[in-house]
Amino acid sequence: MPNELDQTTLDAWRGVLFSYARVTRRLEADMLEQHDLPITWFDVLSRLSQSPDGRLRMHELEGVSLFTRSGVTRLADRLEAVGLVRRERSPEDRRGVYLVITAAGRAKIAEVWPDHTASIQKHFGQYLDAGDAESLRAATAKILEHDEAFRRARGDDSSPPR
Amino acid sequence: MPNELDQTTLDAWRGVLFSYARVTRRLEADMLEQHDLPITWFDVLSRLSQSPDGRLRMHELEGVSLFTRSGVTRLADRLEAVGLVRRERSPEDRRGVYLVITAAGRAKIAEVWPDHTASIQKHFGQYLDAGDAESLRAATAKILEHDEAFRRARGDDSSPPR
DNA sequence: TTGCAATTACTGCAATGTCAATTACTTCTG
DNA sequence: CAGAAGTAATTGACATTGCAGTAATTGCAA
Repeated sequence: MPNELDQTTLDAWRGVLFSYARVTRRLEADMLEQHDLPITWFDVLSRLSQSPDGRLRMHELEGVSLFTRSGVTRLADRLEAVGLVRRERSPEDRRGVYLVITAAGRAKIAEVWPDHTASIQKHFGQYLDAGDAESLRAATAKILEHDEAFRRARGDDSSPPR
Repeated sequence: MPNELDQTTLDAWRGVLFSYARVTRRLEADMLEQHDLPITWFDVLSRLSQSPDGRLRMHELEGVSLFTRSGVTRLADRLEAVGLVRRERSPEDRRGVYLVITAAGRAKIAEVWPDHTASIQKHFGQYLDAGDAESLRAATAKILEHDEAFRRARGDDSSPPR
């Protein structure tokens, strides 16, 4: 049963909130400057590149992304317009659509990845020792453990793209 | 010096990213449903309510919020339009503006606060033990320690409004 | 099997937030 | 003290995203 919210937990939440906000802003700025790529595009591309056959249904993408369904639709439109992904109708469900990463998309991810990891280190990892990082990993995992959509979609997102 | 990004740190970052996304979405949904208040409004109001005299300059608010300067301006417009805050010209710098919480604003915060803390417990705290919470607090504090704007603006945001 | 509810993806519209430019004022420099 | 440079806040133009509604398809229930 959920007990009362204590001060430490509240501080922890505010810490997550602000860390997210500050770090994300910097990661996005770096990526835009270095590669002219919005971080939302990167997120979708890296997800796709790590899925079997480089493809995912729209609703699966919704589950693992930070967007709503319609947000994913628009994002897909933009990525498709510049040839980084393409849509394919699903054979098994005619309502469905697969979003598939193209060769250009894979090339883009490969190009961006090293700089992105460097940014994460620079704006985030740099300040943490091994114990901090492990604690963060473990604690956030407990929270996401209870997220249905996230659990269903769990495919490891944290290894470099192939 | 920044060394290489290791796997654990990368997982930690993704954990923060997704925890933020999932939890925030739920907190916002709760607040909108229970009190018809966007969480961005709540953030501004709670900041103001905890500042001396319930007032903050626009750029101070920018420092502690998740928005850019112009974003804060627009948010202030909306809050002012419904009477939750008001603007006052700064006597010491005639370019400056204070955003001041009104009685209605304080009433709103007082009304929302208990449900909001309950939401944080429900979507976040519930899943953490005391050690997890403390680790999260400490690790995120290290990151924010290095954020100039955040350090300058450091006023404890984590106690209930008066 | 037929009809109803649920699901998939998309679209129009409105809200929100950013960027770059602008106005007003202050501070620094010589 | 004059002028240049910097700072505070706002605004217009624009991009992005969510919400609510829609069309097509599937699956379930009687």
